[in-house]
Amino acid sequence: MEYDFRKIEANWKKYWIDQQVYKVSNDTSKPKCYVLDMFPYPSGAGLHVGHPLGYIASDIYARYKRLNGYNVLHPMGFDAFGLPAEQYAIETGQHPAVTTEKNIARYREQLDNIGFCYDWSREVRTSDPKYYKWTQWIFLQLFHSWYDRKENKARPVKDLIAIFEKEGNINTACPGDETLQFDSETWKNYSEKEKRDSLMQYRIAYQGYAQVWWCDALGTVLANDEVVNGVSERGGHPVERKNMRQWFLRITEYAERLLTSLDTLEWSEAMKEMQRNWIGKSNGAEVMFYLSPTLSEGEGDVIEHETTSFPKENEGVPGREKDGWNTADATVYNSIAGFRQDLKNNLTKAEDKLWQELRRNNLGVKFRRQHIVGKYIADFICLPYNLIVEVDGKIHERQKEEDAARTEYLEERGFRVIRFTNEEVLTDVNSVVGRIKKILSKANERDLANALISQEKGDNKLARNISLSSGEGRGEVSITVFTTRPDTIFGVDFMVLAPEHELVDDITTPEQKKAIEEYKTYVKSRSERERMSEVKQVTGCFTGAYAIHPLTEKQVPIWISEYVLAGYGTGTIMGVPSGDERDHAFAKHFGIPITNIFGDRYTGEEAYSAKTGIIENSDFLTGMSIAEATEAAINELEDIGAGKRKINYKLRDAGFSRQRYWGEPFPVMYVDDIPYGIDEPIIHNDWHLGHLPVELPMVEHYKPGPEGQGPLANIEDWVTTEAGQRETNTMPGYAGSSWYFLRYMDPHNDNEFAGRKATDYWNQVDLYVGGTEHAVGHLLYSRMWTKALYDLGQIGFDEPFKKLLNQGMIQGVSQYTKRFGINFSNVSESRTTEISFWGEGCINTPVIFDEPKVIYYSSDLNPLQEPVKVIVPIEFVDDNKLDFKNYLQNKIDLRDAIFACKNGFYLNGEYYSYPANNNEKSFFYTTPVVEKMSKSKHNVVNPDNVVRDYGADTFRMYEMFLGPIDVSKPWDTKGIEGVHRFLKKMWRLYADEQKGWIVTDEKATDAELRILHKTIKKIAEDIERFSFNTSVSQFMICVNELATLGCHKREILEPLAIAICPFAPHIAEELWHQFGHTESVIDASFPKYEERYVTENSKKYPVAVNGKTRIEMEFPLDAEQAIVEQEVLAEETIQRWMEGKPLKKFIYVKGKMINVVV
RNA sequence: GCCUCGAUGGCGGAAUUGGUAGACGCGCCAGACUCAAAAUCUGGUAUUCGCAAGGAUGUGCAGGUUCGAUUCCUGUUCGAGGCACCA
Repeated sequence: MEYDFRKIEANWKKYWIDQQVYKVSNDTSKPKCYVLDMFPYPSGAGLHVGHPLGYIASDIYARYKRLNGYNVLHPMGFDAFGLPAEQYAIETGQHPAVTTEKNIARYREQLDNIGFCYDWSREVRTSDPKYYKWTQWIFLQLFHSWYDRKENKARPVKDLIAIFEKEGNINTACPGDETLQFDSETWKNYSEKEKRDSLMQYRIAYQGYAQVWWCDALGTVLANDEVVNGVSERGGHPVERKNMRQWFLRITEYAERLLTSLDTLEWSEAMKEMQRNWIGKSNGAEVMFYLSPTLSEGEGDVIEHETTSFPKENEGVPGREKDGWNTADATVYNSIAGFRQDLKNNLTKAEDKLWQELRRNNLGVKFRRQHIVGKYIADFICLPYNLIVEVDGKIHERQKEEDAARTEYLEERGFRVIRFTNEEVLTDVNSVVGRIKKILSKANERDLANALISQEKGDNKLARNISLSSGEGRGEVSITVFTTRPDTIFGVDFMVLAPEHELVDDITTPEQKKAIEEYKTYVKSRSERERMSEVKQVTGCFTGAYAIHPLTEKQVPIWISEYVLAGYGTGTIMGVPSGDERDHAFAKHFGIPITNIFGDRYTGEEAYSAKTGIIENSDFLTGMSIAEATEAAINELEDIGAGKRKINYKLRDAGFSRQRYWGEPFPVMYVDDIPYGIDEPIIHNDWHLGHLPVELPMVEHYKPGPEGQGPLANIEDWVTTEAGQRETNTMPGYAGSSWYFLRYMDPHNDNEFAGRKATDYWNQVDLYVGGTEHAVGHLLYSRMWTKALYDLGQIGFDEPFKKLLNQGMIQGVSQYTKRFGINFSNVSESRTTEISFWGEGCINTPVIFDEPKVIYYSSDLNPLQEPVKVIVPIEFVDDNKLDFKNYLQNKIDLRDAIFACKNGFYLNGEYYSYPANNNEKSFFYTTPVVEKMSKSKHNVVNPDNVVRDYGADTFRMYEMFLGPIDVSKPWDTKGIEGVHRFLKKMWRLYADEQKGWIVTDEKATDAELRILHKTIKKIAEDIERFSFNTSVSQFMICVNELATLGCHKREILEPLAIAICPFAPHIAEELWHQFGHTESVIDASFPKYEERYVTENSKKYPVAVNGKTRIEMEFPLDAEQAIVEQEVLAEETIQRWMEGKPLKKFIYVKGKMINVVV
């Protein structure tokens, strides 16, 4: 009776299916345990040995929990929508549904081969209409929801409409557009389009704009993956960033909750840290930099260096010319209009105080506030007297000269400007009003005459006639930056806008327009990754505009550069070269003078970016620590109204549209270009279009639609319906995977995404197993969906995955060799080939061939010329030696190639010695390289072959034995022998080849019980802490010891069979039934650990002198220090090592060790 | 570039809380059984000095804390995963 694993495994696999052993019920009194694997994308390549690693781990855990009395949900399914299937369809014309079905069947077969305890009756596939019906339904819930920041949860949009009808959005800040403000009247008067547009700014699933990779040649949008080295992967066409209307999920509203509830999860710290960093909460300040007024010649920082910089060849764009400029640009008017309303609604304290004094003809004359003059906005203006009153921060104290020049300029045009600081207004408003009155009373004839004319002609005309130069009447157009280092505010030497920033065109001077446009074109070709990573090459372009530093009044040049991204913060940074490395490189490159605010710690060579030390050269911040200075700077900026404290998140809203075919269609239609959910009355009342799912229609081809739309846009009669136009985008890969764990709980429910009873019972996933590559994508999105569903009352928990186990990768070992091509110089003009080689201990022996040859070099040779690396498929290599017989059979064209080795060479598989070398035959070696297992590297090991040769049980245990589950490690099929031998050895404890079943009912000895219970304890502990490799070791130790003891006793072997069931279920099932049981072993109970069999009462202590272990001495476990000390010091070896020196300290750690310090 | 993780014999790895570094397995060497081979079994196997007893060195590299560091701290090198449209 030998261990016939093939028969045993086939037999029990059938039994499990026939008996439905792994079917899980939702109705049970048992405690539940939900063990889930991240579901696979069924690729055409099938599973390789790396894939099942996590599945085996979760299977062990699931079986272990079931043996411990839990009702265990352990399902599997397929993430079946995705780009590769569509790509394959484009190439071969096969429908993705067909290839996906085929791939799934293959995956299923491979998975079944390994003996997992999945309940396949619960399988889900994201591409199944019965499944994506509910993906679409959840999308609609998100579309019909907004995030209430006060209650901190998602709520139905109908609640929001009720609020708007009552009070407008005064108390409900708009997440999509902070400037959006309306009262209830305005709301009621809005058109349908205006209402829907406003609501869109609140919805959790909403439409906005995002940049995508656009490939003109292919006429399609490309995924990041499809863009390689700045060109399309297919065809190598140029690509550029293009702004497109897209669906988004407003995950940013969940940022704080996603962050704080991480603390409730049992995930690895590394994983949580990655999510924290992704969310990227930072405390800092928003600082406003006002645009500078006109610079006359010589004003401001003179830029002596280049003003634009592209990588390499694009140098030499003309620089800024140094005379005055005038941006009488219509776009500025538009910018102002919005600001004006803003300013009116957000008067500073000082402005408000003064306004109370000036309003309602209090001074006997009418004042207007936030009035547009020329292109700019005056705080207060008295038109009859042509008097402008400005209230600003104390910055004006430091800018008297400029103000004087400006006053003169205005006076020439009939205006008088009077300025007050916030402080003046706030502390003594009466004196301010007094001064205004005085000026009014002194108004001369000319003023009055002008005023009268103005009034006749009307305000508008006045505003047009009196044209101020760009930038004057400052306090109007400002640029807001977010900074985490407000303490470095005095070190600001320049500002950088993202090239996409909306103000760039407005502020660029005519002279710089061309350079800026060219630079923006360049940036369009750059990926965000490239823009962030390239640190050596500084690029950028000067806009010609300047901003005014809010505290120093210094003119700060405004640049654009690719290293500032539009989506981060405000898309603008303040450049502090002495404190930030990138800013430093930027300033150095463009010759921008650097202000040192760190004293000696800034050397001029490198930025001082450490967050310790004292701030210097910074006005009132000088001498403060960074923390103090940060506080003081924010306080000051808030006081003068130039900034405010701000929490910023790096997290961005999640793009949710793909211009693709193979994904979930959106349950959305456009009526008059307004998007509606198909569950809304306007769509379904008159028509029969309100039903989910919106099925993915068949298409004739997978080519893109017009203007970058997805293939669905080509199906005219699908897109156009009685009610409206269908959305032609599809959902991204993560749509289906964001909630699939809920569907497993109730997979056949046609009325709900999952019944509440089921979701309440199964609740959170107790153990979720998957790779770290999902750290921030899938795991963050499914957390958000869970929270949204929880907020809307659909489920009773707001975190999906309680415990997370990350599995590492199993890498492949690729084999490479080195080759010289025919065109190399070692082919002489007489068309001969000369082999010369240089290797350790070799003689350089030229061999001449009468025709050109391709030459391959064994890895122990070092050819002089740089050879080409060539992959050799691993099936042709054994122990790093090339197997010529097989290799040449498959590579017929290489039969004429030379394979040079140390002492000779191979030609068509035949070995020839070099004339001068009479040494023994040498091998042709390849070079092993550990890297990702993939088809393209020809290093894939198929689990089917391993299972065929060694059995599923061996395969499972070997995968676990390779090393810790969470670490990447290379696969080596050779090592599997050891595990296989172990199973055979264990089998021999139970059965003998000749004698058959040899288990006896004899009483077990203490030694046998000790090793059994030690093993039970270790296995249980190891499974709980997911240390499966050490479990396998312990089984080996146990079996080795039992074999040595000659143990064949049921008392020992029956529990052992149960204990190994999670790891090797087939052999466990076979042994269990051999014992006479008729139920499956999975319904047995995991053996109970009994301490009494294991306890020992003495220990061999390592005894060290000065930390170096010298001998071992045995003491009872409860030995007192005094006795131990006495005995140890009396020991001869210890005496010798003490060398007669006096005892300094005696360290005795009970149960651990003893150390004698002299 | 940024974030996260990792590095221990020829190889995969063990050492769970700072307490005998190298468990267990592979490979290799030697032996038993056999006509022989396979299978199985036994012993050895970090490096180095030594016949041995025994000693010295040793956990990527450089420092530090400690009676004691693979484990904690600082710096550094190399490798892996992620960086928002691969899944």
